[in-house]
Amino acid sequence: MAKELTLRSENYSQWYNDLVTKADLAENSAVRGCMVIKPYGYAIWEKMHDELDRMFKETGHQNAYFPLFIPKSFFSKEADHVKGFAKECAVVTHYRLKNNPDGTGVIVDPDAKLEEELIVRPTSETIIWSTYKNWIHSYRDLPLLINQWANVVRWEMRTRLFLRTAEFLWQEGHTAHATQQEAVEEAMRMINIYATFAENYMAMPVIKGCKSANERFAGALDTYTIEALMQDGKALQSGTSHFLGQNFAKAFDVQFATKEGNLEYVWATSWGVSTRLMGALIMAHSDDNGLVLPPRLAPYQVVIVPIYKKIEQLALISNKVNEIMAVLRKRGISVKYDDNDNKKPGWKFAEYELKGVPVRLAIGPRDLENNTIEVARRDTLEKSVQSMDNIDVYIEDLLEKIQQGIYQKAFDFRNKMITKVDTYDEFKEVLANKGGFILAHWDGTTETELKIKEETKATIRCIPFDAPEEEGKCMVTGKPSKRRVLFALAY
RNA sequence: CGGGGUGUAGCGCAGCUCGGUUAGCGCACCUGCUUUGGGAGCAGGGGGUCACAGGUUCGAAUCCUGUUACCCCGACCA
Repeated sequence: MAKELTLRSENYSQWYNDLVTKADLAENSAVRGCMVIKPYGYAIWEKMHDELDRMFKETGHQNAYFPLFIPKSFFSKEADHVKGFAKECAVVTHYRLKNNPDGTGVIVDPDAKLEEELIVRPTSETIIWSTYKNWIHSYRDLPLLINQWANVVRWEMRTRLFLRTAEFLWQEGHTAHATQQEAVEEAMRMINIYATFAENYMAMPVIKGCKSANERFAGALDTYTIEALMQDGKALQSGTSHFLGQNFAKAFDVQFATKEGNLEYVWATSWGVSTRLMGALIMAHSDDNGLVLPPRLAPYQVVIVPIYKKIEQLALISNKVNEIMAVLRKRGISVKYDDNDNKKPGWKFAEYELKGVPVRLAIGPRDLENNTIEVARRDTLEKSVQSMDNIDVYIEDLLEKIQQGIYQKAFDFRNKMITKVDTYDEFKEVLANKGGFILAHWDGTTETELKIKEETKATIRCIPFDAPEEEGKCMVTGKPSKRRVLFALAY
């Protein structure tokens, strides 16, 4: 019996099951917003990690690691930054436990109070910039291009699995440059890398653009973003890159001697993507049969299911399967052979569809006789019988077709869900009935942006880089506008 | 912190309105036989302080009071 899945956001959790589970840590509600990443989910994250890491290194970045704990005083140095994060910080106040005198478990030892509290990092700008002060003295030390893979904690009032968990894994790049231009170029380079990754690996089209002043990162002068559209018509911010100007250099007193012998503050960027990308991947492609994973990120690209009546037949099939696996692996295709005798073929078919494995091969006695194999692709659910000859070439080609097919489907959907509107009434109508991205004119003020948000819950996702200049009037105030900006309901 | 909802077996739930044998079902688990090209069938079996505390009653999963936990919707949020 097929599991009944319906493509609505509240049911996405049914697909999460193989990937993650909510933290179930006794009665402690303090960790309720955390998630446990299961092996299959972690394997997807590792794939993302590896590809991104390669792209970072190819553009000259290095990895490093900074402490989890940040002294409270570091946070008071950049005013906007602390304002943005103060309300969601976990704070360490003590360093020791002791037995409860009344014999019931343990208590926090009141004598072990820290002189200065430690903040569990919500992001690492402060501790990294306080370190950079010691690393940067001369123009010869620049640019400094460092990335960190880490976990961070943000004590959100309300969490959502994948999209806003209290603790999450991410990478955060923090770079320092001699000139403003270099820093802006770096921020732009990284948002382009994110966009390339989203489109080429996640098979998820994104729109690149600038955040409005209101949606900007705390402490940044400019925030670039990639915005993706989920199948329920809501937008998901999938990655951001920030031009930080000299704010952090000034706050942490990071100056360098120029060639000419002057002292100047360095220019900074930071950029990051998180396990939220896994949520994006799920919500962008899944269907009612479960996950649909793009071949380039699938933990295994091919699964082989043997079909047999007697255990002796399995041995014959396994011999053939070993041959197939060898040629597939020679081409760099990851393949899993599920010869578990405790599950029936039908069960396995449904299971691997739920897991989103791109290609399934089924092989039984009939195939051995005919030198054929059944090939099923996950994205279209099509099945066909192929000759065993050159099956590796066929599969390699098919995986590429699936990768493209998934992207094309998401791309067509996304384009269908972009609507241009000229009046506020039209805007509200589209928002209520169709959803998706809406391109409209806006007068550029935070005031109008907030009014729209309050009245419709829609926010400006970005001012697209490729938005053509055109004369227009703000749909709310009628004031002049030079280009359309991208609105949507967002996660 | 407001507004709703739910706590019954590992998971998902019914039973509660209107109290009454030994608390039930599906999945999962264990045993046996038959099965295996789309989530197998039959037979048997194990597993529950009905969230917690107090009260009403001859009798409480069921009614009353309190507590607690979780979920959803808001406020919050790169």
